[in-house]
Amino acid sequence: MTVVTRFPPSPTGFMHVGNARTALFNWLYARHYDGKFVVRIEDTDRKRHSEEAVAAIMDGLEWLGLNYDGEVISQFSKLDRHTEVAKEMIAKGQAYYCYCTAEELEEMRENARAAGHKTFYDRRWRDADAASAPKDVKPVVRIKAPVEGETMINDKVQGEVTVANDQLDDFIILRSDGTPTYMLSVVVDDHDMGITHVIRGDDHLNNTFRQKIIFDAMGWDVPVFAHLPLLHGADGAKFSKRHGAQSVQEFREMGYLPEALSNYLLRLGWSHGDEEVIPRDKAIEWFDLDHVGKAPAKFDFAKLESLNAHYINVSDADDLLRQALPFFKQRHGLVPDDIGIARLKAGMDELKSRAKTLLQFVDDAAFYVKAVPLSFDEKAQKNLEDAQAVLEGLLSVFEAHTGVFDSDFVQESCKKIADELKEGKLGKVAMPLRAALTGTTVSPSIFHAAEILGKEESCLRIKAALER
RNA sequence: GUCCCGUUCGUCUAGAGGCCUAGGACACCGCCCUUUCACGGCGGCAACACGGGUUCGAAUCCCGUACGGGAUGCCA
Repeated sequence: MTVVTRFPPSPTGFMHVGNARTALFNWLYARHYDGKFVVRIEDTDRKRHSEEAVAAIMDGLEWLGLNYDGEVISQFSKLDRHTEVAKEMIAKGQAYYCYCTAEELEEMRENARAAGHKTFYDRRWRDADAASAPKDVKPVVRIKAPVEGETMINDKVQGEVTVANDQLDDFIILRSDGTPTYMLSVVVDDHDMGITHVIRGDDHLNNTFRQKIIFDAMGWDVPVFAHLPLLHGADGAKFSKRHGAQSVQEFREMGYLPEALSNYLLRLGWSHGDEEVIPRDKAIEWFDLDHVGKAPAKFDFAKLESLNAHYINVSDADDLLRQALPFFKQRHGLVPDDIGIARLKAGMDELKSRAKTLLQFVDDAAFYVKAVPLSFDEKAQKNLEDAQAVLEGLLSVFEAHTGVFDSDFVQESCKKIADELKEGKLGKVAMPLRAALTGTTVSPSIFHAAEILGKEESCLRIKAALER
């Protein structure tokens, strides 16, 4: 049997990282078993439907590299089929019309709570005579849930979970306007689409018992369920905006690589021994449901960042540059030209090993792209003060040089100037040079940076620093 | 309230009755490297929620307590 998993987002907002993790787990499971991964937009509630939200979700999937099989299904488009199933259940006596008003329901809810019951609907229309139905009330359709006994589901993550049937309501499957509810649609679609494995957040665990009633009523095979523990913020509360970021788009804007986010999300709740760095191909090879933990995990940005640093470090130069380009523009108003790109590539190894995020990467790399005159930050200004002699000395040595202008030469020159001016420490020369060439006091090896900038540009920057 | 689920270093986790003096990673601290900041290398700190059982033996099994989370919609 081919494994078919699904990702069923409701288009009500942007793509939450928790959702992204669910998508990732479903995708990995499908890919591991050489099955199919389908996307279904849960848009039965038209009031809460938004095209932008759908676009954001699809964009998030693409960015994360989670390709889907077949067409994206709109649940709303299957409305007729859902209604038809509901009608069939009514005909078979497995569902019925309920004419309760909102007020009546509210009253029942209060009574039930006072009595300490979980369920509240008293099933007053379950066996009522249709003739007694009020003409002015549009009915909903409710399922006839079993009243006695218990229901057990065997969850791949949660194990065997049993619930007493008296804890389950005769829940609504068709609203009074005739539209199907999520509980009905999800079951019909999962069956029609041949979904074999339902991997979702454990906030759905309780729903599973209700959904099983529909599967059973229709005589359909129940898929394998796996309920993943939810994601929490550092304070243990449900992961949300106030924890720093919420949507995958936000993580992208913070300069995280999709590889890093996926790897991090994968390790939240799932493990493969001591493995921490798990590239996509290994993830597909190793992923299973047996090693998913049952406890919710707290999101830790520091760990994500360290994984991000790793993936930046092992990235292909061209690919990294492509992803960093928008940040050059956004943070520094820079669009690297051919010379800039060449310098970035020459300095790539150092740049990559230093950056934890793409933001840091472009900040570190910006000086290669900037044009004279540079602006100097406060600390750089300070290094430039009283450095006239040092810079002039460096300038004349550089200008007089006719050989190869490489990092060894630059370093030798710095040593020479330090000796001449009786500046004991190399830093007394190297730091002003760094300030002059980069406008800051923090950068990769300044000797190597000078080599990359070249003799001409280096001299230009030193002059500009002297004339500032 | 009621029902369901969970609880190993600060965080993510390994752990399927003896391999555990509880392992790894991130964070943190220290040392080394070093022109700066990083990277890197080496070392350190740090956990089985609590109480009862079961067993020769329990982080692992059972029960209870505490704490946390989820559900309890004509939302999904």
